Amino acid sequence: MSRLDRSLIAGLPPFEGMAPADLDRMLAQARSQRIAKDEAVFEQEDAAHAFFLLLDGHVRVIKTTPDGQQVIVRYISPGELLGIAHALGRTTYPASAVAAVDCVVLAWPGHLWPEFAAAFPNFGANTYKTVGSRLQDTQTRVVEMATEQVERRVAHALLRLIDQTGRKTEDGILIDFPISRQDIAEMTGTTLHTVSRLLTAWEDQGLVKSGRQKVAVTEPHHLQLLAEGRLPKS
Amino acid sequence: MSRLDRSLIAGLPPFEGMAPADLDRMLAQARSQRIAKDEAVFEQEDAAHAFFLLLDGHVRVIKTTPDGQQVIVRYISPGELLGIAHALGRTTYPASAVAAVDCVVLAWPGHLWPEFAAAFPNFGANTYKTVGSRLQDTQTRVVEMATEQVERRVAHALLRLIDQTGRKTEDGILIDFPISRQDIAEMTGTTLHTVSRLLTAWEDQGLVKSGRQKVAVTEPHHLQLLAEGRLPKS
DNA sequence: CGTCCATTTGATCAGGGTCAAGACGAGTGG
DNA sequence: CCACTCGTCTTGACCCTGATCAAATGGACG
Repeated sequence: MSRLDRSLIAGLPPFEGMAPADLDRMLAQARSQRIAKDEAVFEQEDAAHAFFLLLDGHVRVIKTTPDGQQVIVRYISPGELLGIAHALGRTTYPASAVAAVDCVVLAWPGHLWPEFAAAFPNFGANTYKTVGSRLQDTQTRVVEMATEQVERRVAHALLRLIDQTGRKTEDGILIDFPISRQDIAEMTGTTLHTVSRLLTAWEDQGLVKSGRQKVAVTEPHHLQLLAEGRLPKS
Repeated sequence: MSRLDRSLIAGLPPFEGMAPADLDRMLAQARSQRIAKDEAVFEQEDAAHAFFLLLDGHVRVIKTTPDGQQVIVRYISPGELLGIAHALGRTTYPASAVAAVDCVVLAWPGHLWPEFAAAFPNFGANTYKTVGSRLQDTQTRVVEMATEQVERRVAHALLRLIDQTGRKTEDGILIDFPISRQDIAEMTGTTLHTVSRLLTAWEDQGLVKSGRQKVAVTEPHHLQLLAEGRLPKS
């Protein structure tokens, strides 16, 4: 097994402010792992045996209800932590994480969490900051779900995605991984049918360009207006 | 100004595992404050000049959208922290907090947060645990909003409230502070009209007893079934 | 070339929001 | 003590958003 180089993680937000020697010490305990598209990094309800850093790819975090409905909690981008149940005082994962594309992650045994938090206070603080901002995001989402109707919610979801993972192309800003109508529906609490209708309507207005598992936003500003609900309904 | 006694906070979850001397040291920096019903503890968007512990009463945490719609994020019970924006790396409050009844809080200047977290690691850890469990709760709420229809959401909301603040009375388990139909609507993303209709329907079935700014659940188990959606629709 | 998904699109319909009006109570001031 | 007012709650009527049901189309891939 090859040694993991410090440059893999130096400069990533979770490790900000850490001494190089400490990075090495953390890496010495990590295992790098490849996750094929559509494979799970971890599963809801499983014992939280590890926590992860996404090095490359994109991961969908999904909650499944007792009756089988799914909700996409968030997408994880490279450089972000996931599966940090231990940091929340949990012993079990509250959601599943599935690779949206082929991914590479670093995995640390979960029982190391307390040691790490104590030995590398910056790492601990960075993690808690992450948890805090995820709480913010999630509360914002509750407000959206409670007050906005579907069109605005879907617009907001797309804007967040291009903000988080957008890549400039000739078609506009493309969401950088395969995403289906169903996925967008599961992010916004609607159905794939409604998402499909919205996207075709927006495509007719020249706001987006979309295809099979692919969405690009050509007029982000216009979409923003729509998301904020201050737009004359043509 | 009278000295604050250690017994005020000893035994409360945020201070678990702290040495008595440290409790005293924290209390020496605290100011106790009375908040009248309907007064704000702090306001959304204001600079986070302090963080608080609720000693007595009940506080509503509210987010207001740009167009004036309100969403109740959570209710705070005695012994819980609130306004911990600093712990999340924020300099401004993300929501407002309003006293649902006359309240007593302890307030600490916000700039003390980093000192406290460093000097009293148990306090820091307890706080982060709180943040973590609030993240859990909020995500659960997103799932509910995305997958359940109004009746089940309202049922869930009532169950959480009686669980958190229920007091046994002859009418059943009473929510221990004045709560209007409008409030329940703002917790569940619906309208006071729909809440009213649901409550009268449930009252007819003998599940709840409600009045002006008052709700008591007489058949929690039945309501639970309803919340979980496995109930023959009469 | 055939199969499997993702997507589109139409038709229907109901949950629950909106609009409107009143009833009920609690507190206030005369 | 009573009349009045204001805020909460109830209830009916209507209608719209978006879910559901159904079917067809179109790529992608083996």
